[in-house]
Amino acid sequence: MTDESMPHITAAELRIMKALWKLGSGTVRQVLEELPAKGGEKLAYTTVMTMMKQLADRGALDVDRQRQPFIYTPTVEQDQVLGSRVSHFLQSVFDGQAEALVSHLVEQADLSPQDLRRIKDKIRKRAEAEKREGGNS
Amino acid sequence: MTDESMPHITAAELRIMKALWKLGSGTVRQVLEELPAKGGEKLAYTTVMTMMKQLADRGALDVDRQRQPFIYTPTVEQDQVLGSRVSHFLQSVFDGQAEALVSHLVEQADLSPQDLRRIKDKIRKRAEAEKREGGNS
DNA sequence: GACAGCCTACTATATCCATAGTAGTATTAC
DNA sequence: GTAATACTACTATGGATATAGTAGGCTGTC
Repeated sequence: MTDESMPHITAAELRIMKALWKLGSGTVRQVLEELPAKGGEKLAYTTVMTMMKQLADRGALDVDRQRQPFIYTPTVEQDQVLGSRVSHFLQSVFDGQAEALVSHLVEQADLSPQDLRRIKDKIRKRAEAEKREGGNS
Repeated sequence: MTDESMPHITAAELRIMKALWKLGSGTVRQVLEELPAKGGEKLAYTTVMTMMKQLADRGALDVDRQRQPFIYTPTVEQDQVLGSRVSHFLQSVFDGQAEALVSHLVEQADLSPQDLRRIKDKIRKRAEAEKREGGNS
């Protein structure tokens, strides 16, 4: 799925999607139970249902109506959706300058020494891959 | 300014702020000229004015009304605002897992070999600083 | 086969966001 | 000092977002 054809997913909807990615698939009630109680306040059953229906309408979820209650399954992968969010954020806040964002995170974010090591590792792997490929991105 | 007292700034408002950070300070017209013409469409003068007034009302801009036209100056620093946006994004999309976001960027984003080197440099500096401080974040 | 409880479809609302128009005031140019 | 221009204050609008209520249908149990 290209970034263009990716259905737009809002912040509240993303919480639903995360629950479903974790569950694999599930009913409205299962998602409701799975949702982290933001600030102690639970959403109403119908609120979750409305959002799941909207996600299904836009193609982000698949609905099995053979079973009652309906069973919803994500049609988009978590990595793709998160990646799309990152792209948009990067564009709107850092004008697409990924280096600026990474630098900020490396300097300011909460990263353990272990995290830092893992990141260095990935940088090394990427640098090597690029060398092999003659610098193509 | 703590993250709590930071006025909320929307996506459209951020474009205004960026123009003003670049200018140092300026009038509505100067900001309008400075704004990148998104998709070829320029905003109306009054649109920019409305947004700047809202930003001023919320304390993100300081207004000098002695001069006509008014002169607006940011009261918050770019780093702080961008940092606050990063925090919120990190929380809402990656559940606060900075390492996941950095890894994604290192693997997927458009980063030149030079960028990668600069990032490695910052990681090294941070690791050293933490060692000196006995691992406190 | 009737009732209770769960579920869905449809509708409602309030808020925020992005954008802009109108009317009236200040300023400038002559 | 009057006409033209620029600027501000106030108001408007349409769409998106987040949340939820109501009414009616399905299901399973006695």
